[in-house]
This record gives sequence, C-alpha cells and structure tokens, in this order.
Amino acid sequence: MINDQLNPLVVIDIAIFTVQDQQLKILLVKRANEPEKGKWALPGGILIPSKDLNLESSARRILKTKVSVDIAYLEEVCTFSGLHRDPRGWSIATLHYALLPADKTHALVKESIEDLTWQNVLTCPALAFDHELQLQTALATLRRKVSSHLLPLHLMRPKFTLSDLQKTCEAILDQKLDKSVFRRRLKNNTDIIELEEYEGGAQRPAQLFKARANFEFKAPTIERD
Amino acid sequence: MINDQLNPLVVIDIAIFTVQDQQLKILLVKRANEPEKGKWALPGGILIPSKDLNLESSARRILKTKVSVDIAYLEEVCTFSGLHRDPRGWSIATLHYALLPADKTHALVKESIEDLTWQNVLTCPALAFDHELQLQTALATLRRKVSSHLLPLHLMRPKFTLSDLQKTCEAILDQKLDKSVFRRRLKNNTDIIELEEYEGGAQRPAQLFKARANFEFKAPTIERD
DNA sequence: ATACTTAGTTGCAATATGCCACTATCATAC
DNA sequence: GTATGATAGTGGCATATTGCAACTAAGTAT
Repeated sequence: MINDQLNPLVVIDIAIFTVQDQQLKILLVKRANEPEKGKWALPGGILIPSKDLNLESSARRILKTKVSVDIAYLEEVCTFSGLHRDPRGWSIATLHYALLPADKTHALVKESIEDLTWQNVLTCPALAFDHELQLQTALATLRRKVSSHLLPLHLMRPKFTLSDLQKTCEAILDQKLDKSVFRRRLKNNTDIIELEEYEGGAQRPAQLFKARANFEFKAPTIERD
Repeated sequence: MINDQLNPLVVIDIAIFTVQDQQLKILLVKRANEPEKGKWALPGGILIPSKDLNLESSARRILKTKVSVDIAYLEEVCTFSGLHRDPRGWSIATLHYALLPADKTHALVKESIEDLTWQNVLTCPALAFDHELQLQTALATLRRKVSSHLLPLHLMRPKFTLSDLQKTCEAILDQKLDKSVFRRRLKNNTDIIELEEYEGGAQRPAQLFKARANFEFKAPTIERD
C-alpha cells in the first residue's frame, strides 16, 4: 500500500487532445501494472515531491517518461477526489488537459504502459478508474473555451490557413460553423497574425497566419471583446 | 513535520464571498497557530481522509469546525502547489469558493483561529501563504462567471427584487450596470422565477423573485443563450 | 474555354446592445 | 387633496452584431 491513509494518494491525469484528419482525438494508454492492469486510461502518474516543482511540472514529467511526449500547452481542469475512485485508497486526481499539434504526436510506449493509441473522442472505449468522467469533463471545458471565442491555436502548425483553423474548431465542437461568421470574428482578434505568405493547395492558394507569440489558451480575467 | 515529503501536504482553502451593504466582502481569519501565526488568511485546513468524503466535503467540515459556517454553494476553483508556498514543505492547496447570502453570515471564532472579519475585497490586508493570489484568482473566476450571464443567486435571500440582484452584480463586478439592459437579459433566463408577491419599500413596491430549485452557479457544458 | 474546387468577400434582414427618457407607484410633506 | 422625491419598471431608437446566403477570386483538371 503506497497510501497509509493519513495522506491521500496524489495522482496527475492528463487529457491530451489533438486534431488529426479533421477528428478530435485523445491519447489513451493501456495500463501495464495493477490496479486496472490491461485497461485503457488517460496517461497519468503519481506525484513525486522530490522531482516535481508543482503539479504542472509533474504532468510534464509523467508525459515525458511514460509516453515520450513534450507538451507546449498544459493547464489544470479540476480535481477528482475520494476514497473509492482508486482501489489503492483515498486519492486526489488532478486532471490536466493539453493541446498538441498534429505534427507533434509521436508518442512512444515507455514506462509502465503496454500500448497507446490516439482515439477519436466520439468513439472512446471503457476507461479505467473515473477516467471516462475525467475525459468528458476535459472535453466540456475545451468546448466551452472554443465556443467563447478562444482559438485553439496550440493545436495548429506554426503557419496555418483560416480554413485549417475553422476545421479544427469544427472538429472540437463537432458541428459545422459558418465561414463568413468565423472570419468576421477573427477580424478583431489580436491572437492571430496575418503573414504575407500563401499556401498553394490544389485550388486557390490560401493566406497563411501564425499565432501571436506568448499566446495562452486561457480565459482572460474579464471577458474579451 | 506533518509532511514526510514522500506525500505532499494537502490543504483546502476557501474564499467565502458575501455582499453586505452593497460591498463584496470575503471572510478572513487570523491564524492562531504556526506557521504564519497571527496573520490574516483565507479559512482553510488540512485534509483528513478518514473524515472527508472528498475535497468538497472536507471544505465543509473545515468551515463548520473553524468558523461555524454552513455553506450551501461551494465549488472548486483550482489548485496551488509546490515546495515553497507553505513553510511546512511540498503542499497542494485546493482553492474553493463559496457564496453566502448576507443573512447567513454569522461566523464564529472556533478552532485554531484567533479572530475573523468580513473584509471588503477592494481593501484587503496582507495575507498568509499565497492567499492574496488565491483571493485574486477566486475573485477573477467569480467576476468572469457573473459577466457571462451567470447570476449569483446563491448570494440572494430566498425572495429578492431585481434591484437587489442588480446591486449584487454591481458589487461583485465593481461597476455600474444599466437597469434596462440588466432586466432585458433576465427576460429569457429560466433560473429566476417571478412571484406574485411585492415587497413594499419606502417607495413603489418591487416584485419579488426566487431562484429556480436546483439552480447551480456553474458554467453550462455549452454556452447558454 | 468550361467545369470544378476551395478561398475569401459582400449584402441584408433579423436580432441584440447601449443609452436615455419616460411612466408607475409608493411615502411623506404641506 | 396636491406636490415632491424616491425607487420600480417600461419603451424608443440609433448602432452593432449575428445568421444566412449569394457572390467573386484563383487555382486545377479536361
């Protein structure tokens, strides 16, 4: 027993989202150890005070050692706590969520996991612990942010077209958006910067944009716009 | 040393807001014990797995035993973690915030505190630990919610007038709102229910309203309106 | 040239917003 | 009674924002 029940077990779970092939996907790992061995779960691990600066850096360490993923954007969602959510005893799970651009999704099976997969969020299998609830909570938070004008720029390539951005938002929200409405909103948005470059697709070339330096995917203190 | 540094210290801090005399106030306690003895702080305490169902019930227990306050509405804001935020060692503080109607603010000095006060948030003294940051974070969260059409109905008496509600919102946001705009927004809001009762003040009697049963002060999964 | 595809813009009716003036209903003063 | 003052509550209107659809622009393929 890791937990002597004077102190709770403190774990960090991470919902890592990406958009591939116009689908919102999440990284799942198959657990190699008990408890819940063999089940699919969100990547996660136990806090190690001697190694971790805080919970966020703990999340980064866990992702690095277990699935070899380096995350640019990571944020806390909320906590899940109590005696019964983990068979090892009274535990606190701090759920984080991360956004990863499609070209950075080279996850590897490393410590204490058996397998991993990028799973479409709409067709998720049963998950270990309370991870299905955690996933739905992280997803609701992500969608709420995107709905309230926050652009998921951390999911984009360094340079992207407005159509790319719109398709990414549509994949997250699982609904179609109107092109002219979408672009009108961007007119006054200082988070994306127009470039003098164009990407020639099979049809008319599209203008490229980039994210403002130091862009953060966080709600401002007082509502924007 | 409570904390052996294999497990972090887990504390719960609570920012309890009320609106009295058209001012947004927060409950502060003067600490009776080390560390930070004698300093003002948010009410808080240490998680006790054997007593607490989860972090939220822990917050309720702490408020009950330390300041004798029963809270109807309580919600997590976020966590603060790391080696240096508490002199006892690596700690996780889970910040909660609570809304208390003005007629329920009979706080009492009980365990491990020396004194308490309802302090105007605009003129807050220096606080222990990282509680000034915690207070500002809780305040920003509260304001963001009220700005995005969520009504702080948990702060109201069981029956209230629309002017009461507007003044409460104004105290929270620290800015004047337009009466006709405020009321127009309420037209389509299903959270408040019209009563066939009127409250005779010194002038024209005002219609009374009540909150919808089971009203929760939480962001909906997808933006309302 | 013609058709087709994606990029990007424009027009417009319907709705929402900010602002201000107006009416309504009480208590109180005279 | 009537006037006055205070708070409750409504209505008008210019302007801004939204949803929707049609339109133009620039490339490829045949």
